[in-house]
Amino acid sequence: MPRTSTKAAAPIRRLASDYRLEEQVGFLLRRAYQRASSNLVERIGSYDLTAPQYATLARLYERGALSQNLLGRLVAMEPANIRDVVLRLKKRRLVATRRDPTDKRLILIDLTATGATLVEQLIPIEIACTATTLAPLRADQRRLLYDLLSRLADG
Amino acid sequence: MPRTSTKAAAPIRRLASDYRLEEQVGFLLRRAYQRASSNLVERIGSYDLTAPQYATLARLYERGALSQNLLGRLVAMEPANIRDVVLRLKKRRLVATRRDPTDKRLILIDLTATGATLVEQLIPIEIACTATTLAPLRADQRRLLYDLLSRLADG
DNA sequence: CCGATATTGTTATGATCATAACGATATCGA
DNA sequence: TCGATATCGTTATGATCATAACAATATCGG
Repeated sequence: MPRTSTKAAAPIRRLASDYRLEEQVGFLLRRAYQRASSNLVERIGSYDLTAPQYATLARLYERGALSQNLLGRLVAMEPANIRDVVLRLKKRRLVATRRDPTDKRLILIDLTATGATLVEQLIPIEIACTATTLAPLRADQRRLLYDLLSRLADG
Repeated sequence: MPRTSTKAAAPIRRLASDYRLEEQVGFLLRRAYQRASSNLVERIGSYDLTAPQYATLARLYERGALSQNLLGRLVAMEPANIRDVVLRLKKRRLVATRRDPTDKRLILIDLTATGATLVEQLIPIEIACTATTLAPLRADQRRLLYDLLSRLADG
């Protein structure tokens, strides 16, 4: 096995040598999300679903039919993004779309029977997956994390 | 102004009606990262840099020349991803590449003088940006968040 | 020394993401 | 009523992301 390349760089003097990327919360958040997302894909990947796709299905399951735009806001996706996700789910017959008769701008999205059945299979898997992601924390720390993250997410 | 579409769906009975997407930590992490990332782009967007690009430059600033692969691991990016980021930074002459003479597999990446100067301008901006992201939290809560996120990120 | 194994980097594919510009539709206000 | 304004969805562009397959190179073990 070749050695892992940890070739030390020449010690260059830097003006802000006490700066550490690890202390930037955005970097930490990105890595923690990577971990959570890969945990999920590991478990539901056999269904060929990604985390955003699962979130979309779960939201529809919670709320019933929604306009594409509102659905996007409820899963934190821009109009251009939720559009693509809906197209993929629609291609697989997990959701169905129809025009809103009273507001011709809207496209209403809802789960198909197939989609609803799938979500019901996935929900317990996702709950177990969340437990895996949170495994390094105690119960009280998990509650605390939820509170802190919610406040960051909502600004 | 047209009303915001909050058209209530027909109240459909769901098997797991107590499930809430908000309680899934991956969803929270994704939204929190979105916030942090958009805070950063808001401040450094005028430099035409994204958060991953900034992280890459900052890491090189901290560590000096690194192989492309190791650089990728240190910014949590897959080989295929760090490659593209390096290409964009190289095109803008913010980094330079050269072959490692002793290991012909490696591509060594380092900041150019221009890149180093840019990082030195960006670091204080990024620190201020982190403060903005963390504004909803008290100092003790910020320390706690770092500890909890680090443990999640490292598994 | 030399074949098995590991690492590095590339290519290809497909899914997120954000942003800006745009037409169609809906609502508001004078 | 009707023009100004807002919302919805689409299109286009470009940057992340993950994964798998692959060639080139390096290292290890016998």
